[in-house]
Order: sequence, then structure tokens, then C-alpha cells
Amino acid sequence: MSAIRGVRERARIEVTAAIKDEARKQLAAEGAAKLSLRAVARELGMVSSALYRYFPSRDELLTALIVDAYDSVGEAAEHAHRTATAEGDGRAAAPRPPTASARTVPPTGSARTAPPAVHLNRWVAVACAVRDWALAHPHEYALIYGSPVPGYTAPQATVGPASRVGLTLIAIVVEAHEAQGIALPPLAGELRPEAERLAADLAPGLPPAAAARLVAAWSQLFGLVSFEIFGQFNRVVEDREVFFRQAAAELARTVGLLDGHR
Amino acid sequence: MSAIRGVRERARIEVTAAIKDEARKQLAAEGAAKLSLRAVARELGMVSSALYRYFPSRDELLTALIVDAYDSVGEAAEHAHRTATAEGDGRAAAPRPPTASARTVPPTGSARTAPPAVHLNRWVAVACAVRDWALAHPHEYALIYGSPVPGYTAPQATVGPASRVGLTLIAIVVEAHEAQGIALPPLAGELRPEAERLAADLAPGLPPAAAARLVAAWSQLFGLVSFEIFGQFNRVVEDREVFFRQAAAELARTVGLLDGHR
DNA sequence: GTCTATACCCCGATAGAC
DNA sequence: GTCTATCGGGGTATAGAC
Repeated sequence: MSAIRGVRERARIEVTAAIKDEARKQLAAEGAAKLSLRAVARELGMVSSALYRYFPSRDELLTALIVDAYDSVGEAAEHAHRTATAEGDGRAAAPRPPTASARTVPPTGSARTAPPAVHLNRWVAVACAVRDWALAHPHEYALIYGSPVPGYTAPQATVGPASRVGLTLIAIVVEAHEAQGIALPPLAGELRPEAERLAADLAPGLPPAAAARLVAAWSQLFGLVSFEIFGQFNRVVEDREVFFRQAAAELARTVGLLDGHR
Repeated sequence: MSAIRGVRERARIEVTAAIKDEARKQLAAEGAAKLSLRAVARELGMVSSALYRYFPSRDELLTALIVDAYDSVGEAAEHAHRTATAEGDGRAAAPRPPTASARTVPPTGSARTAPPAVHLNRWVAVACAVRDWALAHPHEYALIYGSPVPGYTAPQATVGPASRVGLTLIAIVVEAHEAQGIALPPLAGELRPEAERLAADLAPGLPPAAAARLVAAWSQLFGLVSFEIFGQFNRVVEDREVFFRQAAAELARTVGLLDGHR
């Protein structure tokens, strides 16, 4: 009995995965707004009504894809954070370069100054991981960071996964703050209340100026990625990887992370 | 004969405008991917085939909407630039505040230092104009700065209108550079070739570091707007106008524009 | 320039047999 | 859990009369 149950459950998981895979393909071909259960079923050799045993509606399928996408990019960011933390704290060359664009910040002259740019490098590594993920999954990126799907409102289940990248960036700045402090110019008085609220909500230990700039840098980071993925850089930026890494590093300085130059 | 021609042409222009207006409404309700000629015709009391006299295909209608949207936000940006240039160069309060969020940068202490933050104020004014436009036309914003419409590729006719906001930002930095120079930290060596290419392409008079940072700031500006419009700031940023103005001002410093503090 | 009619496609969702 | 069949919509695009 429990063996049968195990078999059935496994089959159910496999079919569910196949449905989501096919749906992702359709996302690429037709976009989220036109995601259709029928087309997915057709491509899978099923009949449309059979899909309703797995997803009670089109929107539920869409939600599953959105959650998966947030988890996927969040996992990429967290993995880059772990890797950069484990290996990047001093030794020059990493054993295996994680991805093409996840190199460290420029080896400019004084590579031996202390404290080195560990936290800035972590920030850049996470930023590059997000960009790499977006380049590898442009349609899933569009699903979560592009125009909202008309007529669809994201349920509560998406907000946890949606916050993983942001939490990773916060963690880096908190680490930097605890390890060596962060250097930031003062904030315009107008923004003080909002900055204090942000700090209290997101990272109680952080100075309000850092929290506010962190949120700005977070959205600006995705501005860089979106412009590249959505084609706004066509005929403008040529060497996009170098451009992105440089811009990400400057964003890191914006939130108070220090580079190696002392 | 020419009178009839005039009447006919006027009627054609009016019907074309009505079609585009209705299409914009549908954009809001259903999204660009599902924009349908039939639905537009139905709403206008016409029959679908009649629309083909005005737009030979759905994609042509979409192109017209995209061009209109780029022109609309571009005009808003250019208008803010003109207004800020005409009135903002010293006198404190403007006669009529252009929009709610287009106030000038904080009146921090020394308001009389020279040179004042004229160029920074122009930058902020243009940034706020873009944001205001986006808040007023979220679906058109999504059309041009959100996910690309699947299966649609923008024709050459869109690139001119698409560049108007960027050109306005470039103009501000060029003005600042010619009037008082701009202050920028050096660029990482890696980025030099790309930065020089960007400067040559976009603003021959500008230092490469400024050109590169300008492009980054341009995309980051839209990152801020997109996160607000697309809902990523929900439950995160509360006072979005103050937050945005502050972030836009810091972006301006990023491209070398000086604030009033001397 | 607008109409009717038409060819030929698509969709979400459900009922009920097996 | 999958099937057929069905309801009740939707769409692009063209032909040809007026």
C-alpha cells in the first residue's frame, strides 16, 4: 500500500515537473500572458482536462512558475554568496571559476592592502550571479522582474522566494558593517524617517543611511540587468559584462562597502 | 477636390487617434501581448476588418503605441529639462510647481554657494518627470520598459523616440561639463575601451568615465522607476517620492554633477 | 471605407464515461 | 487519473458586395 502510494506520488511529481518544464518553454515562445494549459497539454500528448488534476487553474500554474523562478535566482545569489565567502577572502585565484562573469574586482595595483575588498567582492559576485542567471533564463527573468501579468495578482506564497536576492545583499552589507564598519555620507534630512523605517524593517543593526542606500542599490542593480535583458542596451553598450561588473562595484561603494584602495 | 481631401484626411486622423486611444485602454486591461484588433473595433462600434484600413496588422498598431509612448515620456523629460533650465537657475521658488514630485533638491544650509546645484537640480527634475509620467501611464511604461512583447520585434522607427530621455540626460551632463567641469573618480582600467567607445558614440566632448557612468545611471534610474511601477517596492518602500528624489540626486552625483555643498 | 461572411485557428473550464 | 465531448467564448486575416 505504502509502496503504491510512493509510486503514485513519484509519478505525480514527475508529471508535475514535466508540465512546468513545458510551460517554461511556452513562456519563452509566447510570454506569460499567453501561457495556455491547452497548449502545454497538447505538447505533452495529454488532453487539456487532465492538467486540471495537477494545477486547478492557469493562474496556479503561473504561480508555480513564478515561485520556481524566484527560488532559482535566489539560490544562484545565495550560492554565489557562499562561494565568495568561502574562497574569496584573500587567496588570489579561485580553483574553479564559478561562471564567466563572476571574477573578482579588478586587480588594481595594491592587491595586498588591508582590509581587502572582501565584502565588495561578495557583492559583485552576487550581482554577477543574478546577471548570469538572467542571461541564462531571460523569460523567467521577464516573468518575475518584467511587466506584471495583466489580470494576475501574485499570492502571498511568492513573497518569501521573492525576497531571497534582496536578503542576500542585505546580509553582505551587515557582514561588512559588523566586520569593519561602513563608510557613508550623510543622508538628506527629508529621507530620515523613511530610512529609519527601512533599517528597522530590513536590518535592525544597520545605520539608516545604509539601509536606504541598500534598497536603492538593489533596485538599481536590477535596472542594469533589465536594460540588458530587455534590449535597451542594444547598439549602446558593447562589452556588457565588463560594464556590468564595473557598475555593480560602484553600487557596492554606494552602500558603504570598501574597495582595496586605502 | 482639395477640400474633400482635407476633410477625408482629417477624418482619417481622428479615427486613427480614436483607435489608438481605445487600444491604450486595452493595454491597461489586458496587456500588450493580448492587444486585439477585434476588441478595439468592437469597442469602437466598428467591424474588425474596417481597422485594417488604418493599421495593416496588429503589430503596426503596437508599433504606433510604442512610438507614442516613447515620445510621450521623452516630451515629458525634455519639458522638465527646459523648465528647470529656464526657471531653476537661482531663484528659490518656482511660480507654479510643475508636478508634485518635481521640487528641487533639499535646501540644505548653504543655499548661496557658487556654483549652485543647477545641473544636479535639472537631473533630478528630469528624473522626477520620468517617474511622474510612469505613475500616470503605468501600462504604457510597461509597454516600453517592461518585458518585450513575445513575437514582436521593434522596427527601426522606434529607436529615435526611444532615445529621447537618454539624450536629455546626456545634455544635462554635457552642460555641466562645459559650464563648470565634472568631478569623477578614475575608472577601472578594464572598462577603458568600452568607456571611450561610449563617449565617442554618445557625447564626444565628455570624459569617458562620465559617459560610462551616465549610461549606468540611466539604466539605474529606470531600475528605480520599474521597481516602483512593477510592485517590487510593495511592503518595502513607503514614502516613494522622497526615496526616489534622494536616489535620483545620488545618481546625479555619480555622473559628476555637483551639489550645493562646497 | 465600411459592411457581411467566411476560413481557420485559439482558449478555459466542466461533465461524465471508463 | 485520463479520456471524449461540449459550452461558450476568443482571435487574425481575407474576399467581395456596396
